[in-house]
Amino acid sequence: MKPTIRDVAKMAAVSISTVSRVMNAPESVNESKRIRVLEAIEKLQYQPNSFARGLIYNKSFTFGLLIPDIENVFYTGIIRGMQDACIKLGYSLMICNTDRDRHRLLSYIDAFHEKQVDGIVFASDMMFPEYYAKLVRCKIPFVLLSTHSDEFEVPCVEIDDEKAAYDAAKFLVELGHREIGMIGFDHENSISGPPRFQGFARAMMEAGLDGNVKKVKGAAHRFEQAYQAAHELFTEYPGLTAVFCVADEFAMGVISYLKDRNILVPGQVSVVGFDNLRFANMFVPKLTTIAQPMYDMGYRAAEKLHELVTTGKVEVLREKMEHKLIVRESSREK
Amino acid sequence: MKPTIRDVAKMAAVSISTVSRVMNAPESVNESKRIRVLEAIEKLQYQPNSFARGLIYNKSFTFGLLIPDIENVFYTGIIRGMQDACIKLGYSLMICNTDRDRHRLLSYIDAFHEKQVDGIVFASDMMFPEYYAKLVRCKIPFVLLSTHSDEFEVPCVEIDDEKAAYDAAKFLVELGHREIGMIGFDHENSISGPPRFQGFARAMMEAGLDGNVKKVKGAAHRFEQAYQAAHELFTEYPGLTAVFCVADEFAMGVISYLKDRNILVPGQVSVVGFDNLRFANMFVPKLTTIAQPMYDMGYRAAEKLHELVTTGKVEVLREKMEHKLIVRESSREK
DNA sequence: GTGAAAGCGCTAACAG
DNA sequence: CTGTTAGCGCTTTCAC
Repeated sequence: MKPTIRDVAKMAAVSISTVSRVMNAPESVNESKRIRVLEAIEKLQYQPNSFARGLIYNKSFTFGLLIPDIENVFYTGIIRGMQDACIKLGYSLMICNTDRDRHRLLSYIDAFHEKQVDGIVFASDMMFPEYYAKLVRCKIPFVLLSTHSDEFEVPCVEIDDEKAAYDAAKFLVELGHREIGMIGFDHENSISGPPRFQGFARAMMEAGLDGNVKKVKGAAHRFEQAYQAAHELFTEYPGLTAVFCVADEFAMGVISYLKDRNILVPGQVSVVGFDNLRFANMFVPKLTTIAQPMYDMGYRAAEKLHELVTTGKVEVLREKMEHKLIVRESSREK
Repeated sequence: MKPTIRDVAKMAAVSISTVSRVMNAPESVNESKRIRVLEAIEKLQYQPNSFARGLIYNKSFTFGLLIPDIENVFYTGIIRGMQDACIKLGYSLMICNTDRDRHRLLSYIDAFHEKQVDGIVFASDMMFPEYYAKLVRCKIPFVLLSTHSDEFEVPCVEIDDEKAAYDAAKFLVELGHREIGMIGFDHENSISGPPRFQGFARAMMEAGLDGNVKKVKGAAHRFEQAYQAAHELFTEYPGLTAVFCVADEFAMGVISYLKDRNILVPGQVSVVGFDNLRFANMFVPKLTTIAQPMYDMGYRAAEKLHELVTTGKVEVLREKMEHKLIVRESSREK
């Protein structure tokens, strides 16, 4: 059986209140007693029971994180940043992978509620009214990560998706490409999908390439679907010399497809990705891509959540992080 | 303020014990009352306070998972399996990423102790005596995942590393290769490193290729180091026609290096990886590799931990999972 | 300074 | 079946 505060008190021959004070306000305890208590704690390897503490403070010093796909390295970068921030803030982190399943997400919120997490970072796609309502009913503070809500006033940290996509598409234009296509996110359930398409479209129209705006196919998150989307895109528009992809994994799918068709990248077709995953730099060819500061986004989200939890509000509601175009091997002048 | 059992009791006009019974032994409560209670629970969005429960049961229904590198997709597969098992078992999961840092690992154990996790899955490299001692002092049950301990009697689930490496190396021999090298794990801090080397060596000796046993370079977990190791390996042994890598990420590093040297894979050199990460199938060329059942390993580890936690012991101490050679594009007959 | 005692929200005897 | 009550381990008044 684990030692309790009573065991410590007995060993140090003091009352339990004194032991408690040694832990929470040491200066208010007579030195000799304090030393005796400390020794007893050490000898017994005493650890205060966090259940008892939690009961009193009604705080768990734990944050929850909801992510859609833990096998996506994008979220993995976020986790590292968030975990580091949590350590700094004295919080634990509970990570839950929803696998994009509505039921699962809802039941994780229940679990968070039951475990009394102090706040949640929601990085799981769309903030559907159903989720929002549940979070609000549970009275758990939360911030959005890499997504936002148009309907509700929820703090969030994300990048400027429209501008980032614009930068990527414009880069392709400046390389001299005229026939440019795009692999985007399937429309439903995507919050970053529309602005990234907008950015792409804006760059095309500015360059007088209005015809490209329709050369867009959607894919649902994974390599295989992007491979298939590339097939549709190039079947319909065989003249394309460049493709903008809204995810590095999509870029890999496109490049794989082109490889299977014996089309050279970047020799015949340039491909630009999005995210700058660790693998972007390991792929053959190395991916030109828009880098998102995953680590920093996770870190900031935790800080923001902490701000929200401790002060009840946040300084800035929607926080924008910087993206950056990284030029590697998958793109080339036309 | 969150509703308590008292609020529910009041709204349903019953005593708190009745509410408690509805939650823990519903059949022992009169149906009409039960329905009233259930309605009150629903209306108030009542969630029992897990601190109070924890105080009584002295259980948190939470498992901890210690992993060395969350950006490694290998661990990510494990997480999915473990999380699914935890859901089935009614447990929550607390994932901590040690980044292979001793201090961090130790402080995570403290956090687990304080949060009263019921058990820990340790997937973080070597089980050093220091870690073992700490876990034992905290009296937290634990199982090892994808590693084991020769010194201590600790339950574990892993694959047969020696046999898996043997299979990979033998496959290369059967393809007709005679000049075969290997990229292994750096010796220190690696538990799967030695057996995988043994397996490689056994396959070589059986084939009368004893000379290859020394054609081995070590790398420390990541792509860049494998790239560098490939450089050393091929500088020293330019005649190699095949390389066995103990990780898919290493295989990618090797292939990248060969690409930069204009050496074709699998045209001139065959490369076999290990793990069968999601990316093995996305790489160009797709990787021939030894598949580890990541998901199942995570799942089994959670079940095993549950067995240990609930019964105090495990049926089989060291559980072996099946590996499988998967032939794709990165290997070819000599 | 220090101890006694009242809870935090819940479960589990124990009566009725 | 159902309500009353005694704690689980800790913090925090409140007296002394």
